[in-house]
Amino acid sequence: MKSRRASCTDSGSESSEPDSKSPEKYETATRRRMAANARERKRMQGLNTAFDRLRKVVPQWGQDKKLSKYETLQMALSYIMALNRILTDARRHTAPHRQWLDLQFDCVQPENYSCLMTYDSPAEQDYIHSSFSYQFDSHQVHA
DNA sequence: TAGGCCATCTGGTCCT
DNA sequence: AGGACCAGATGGCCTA
Repeated sequence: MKSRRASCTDSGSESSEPDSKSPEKYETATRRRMAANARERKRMQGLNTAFDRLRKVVPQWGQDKKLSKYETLQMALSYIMALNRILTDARRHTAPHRQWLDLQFDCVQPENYSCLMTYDSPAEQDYIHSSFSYQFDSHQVHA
C-alpha cells in the first residue's frame, strides 16, 4: 500500500481532541471516519481500474511510458472522434463495401456500445452506458 | 532539486 | 443516518 500523509492516520481526525464529546461519541465518529476512508479508497481503486481498462484500448503511439489519467481521457476523446470521422466519411464515399460499413457504423452508435464492451455486472453496464451516452452527445462530430 | 503525478485523508454536499 | 461523490490539502515517488 502507498504511504500516507504523516499527519493523518486511519483513525481519522486526530487533530480534533476527544474534548467535550463522550468517549462513546468519539469512538463512533472515529469508526465512521475509518469506514468512510475505506470506502473512498475502494472507490478510487475502482476508478483506477477503469482508467487501466481505458488505457488498454486507447492508442499509445510510441509511448513507452504509461499515460497519465488526464492524457488517457484526452486520448480517448481524440480516438473516439477520429474513429467516428473515419466511419462517417467512409460511409459517405465507399460504395463497394457499403453494407459492411453500415454494419460497423451502426455498431458504434451510442445505443450499441454494448457490442464493443464486456461488463462485470449489470450495475457497471448501466454506469458505463450513461457515461458514454453523455460524452458522445457532448462531443459528437456533426458531419 | 523542482515539477508532475499519484494515493490518501478529510469535510462538504447530495441522494436514498 | 449512512453511502456516494467531489474537491482541496498533503506528502511520497519519480524523472529531467
